[in-house]
Amino acid sequence: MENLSHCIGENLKRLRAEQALSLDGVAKLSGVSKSMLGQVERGEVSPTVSTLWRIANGLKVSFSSLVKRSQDDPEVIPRDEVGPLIEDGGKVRNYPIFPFDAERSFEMYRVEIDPGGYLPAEGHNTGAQEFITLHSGQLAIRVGEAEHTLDPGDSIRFKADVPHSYHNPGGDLARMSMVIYYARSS
Amino acid sequence: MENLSHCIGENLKRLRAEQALSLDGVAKLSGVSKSMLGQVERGEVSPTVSTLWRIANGLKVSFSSLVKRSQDDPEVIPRDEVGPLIEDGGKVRNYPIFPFDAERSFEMYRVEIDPGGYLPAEGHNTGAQEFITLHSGQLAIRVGEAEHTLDPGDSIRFKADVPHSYHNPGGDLARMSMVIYYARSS
DNA sequence: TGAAATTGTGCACTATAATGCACAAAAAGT
DNA sequence: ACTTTTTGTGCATTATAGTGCACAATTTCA
Repeated sequence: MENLSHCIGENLKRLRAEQALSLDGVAKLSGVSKSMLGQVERGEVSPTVSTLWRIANGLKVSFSSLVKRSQDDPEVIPRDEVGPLIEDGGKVRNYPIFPFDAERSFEMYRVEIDPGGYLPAEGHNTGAQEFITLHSGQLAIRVGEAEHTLDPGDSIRFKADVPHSYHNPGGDLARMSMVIYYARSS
Repeated sequence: MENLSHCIGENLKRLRAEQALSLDGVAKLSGVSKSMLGQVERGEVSPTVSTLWRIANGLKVSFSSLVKRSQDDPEVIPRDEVGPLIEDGGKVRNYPIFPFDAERSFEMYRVEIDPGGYLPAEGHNTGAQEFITLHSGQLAIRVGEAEHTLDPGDSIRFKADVPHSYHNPGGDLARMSMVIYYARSS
């Protein structure tokens, strides 16, 4: 279940089927147009919370039942299905594989840094930690004052609640996995 | 906590305060513009689920923590704060006082019908029931084939999963409270 | 098997969510 | 007290959610 919109679409389609309703039927019950309902089901749009609320009311289901992601287990995320966040003019590409989830309270990225690429980062929440494994290329990580250099296969864990930065000093593409963990708050 | 947008605004404002962040800070963390965040906090807009999701990620909180309504208890809904759904060209005014909530699984309306006003209704979900108390005026309710006439102070309960209708045959305004209960599904 | 109703999709148009910049008020630093 | 930074709001513009109608495919019923 890739993105939220697509997930909502699946939920709506399922809930509608359970009540054996047509798009037209749901439209009359909820006051949301048939076209919009179709687009939501296909995951083509990101509905506003107000329309989502009207749909939930029309179907007499909870708001969260439309938003909740089915916890498929195991869950496979194909490489091509996740687009990168571009940094440093394209030299740094950040692929969010498992985005933040309040349940598990960490997020996982796949990061690529071209030779010479540089990415500074502000400190995260207090207590946050990062776990990085470098798979290929070279990586220099600065945390506060200290700098650490990683070779392929090396890993690092550090407290990420202070400013830090990533830099590829080598001549090859640097590829790594990064996990950011957020300390559970009150 | 009147409507959903206003409710989300309160949640965001509170969560932002807990982390001692400025609008600008949340904007940087979430990728949502400062202006939009301000409008969301003030309840001026109904954000899309995607922006709400980005905000939740930026703050590292769950999606539902932004949507959840604080269960104030007791909860007072002033008369003027709830606008009517207009039917039969204005002769029937339907005020949703306590909208549907999956938790309690019923909803409550205050309904006014002018003399001669008529409102047909399709059957609701199977197992649904209606509970009506007439406070003033006259009310004739047709359920399936049978018709029932109510005088001020009378109440009625009936299975509402079949087509039914409301009619004011008298010369005075008919005022009533209506509760619709939906049988809990699997 | 044809007519009539019902289903979901496509498209032009409208309403509004979302952005970026500028501004005024408050807070912090000198 | 004056400057400098940070705070939140207002406004013009852009992007997109949302609507209504029409269409094609399917289903229903005579």
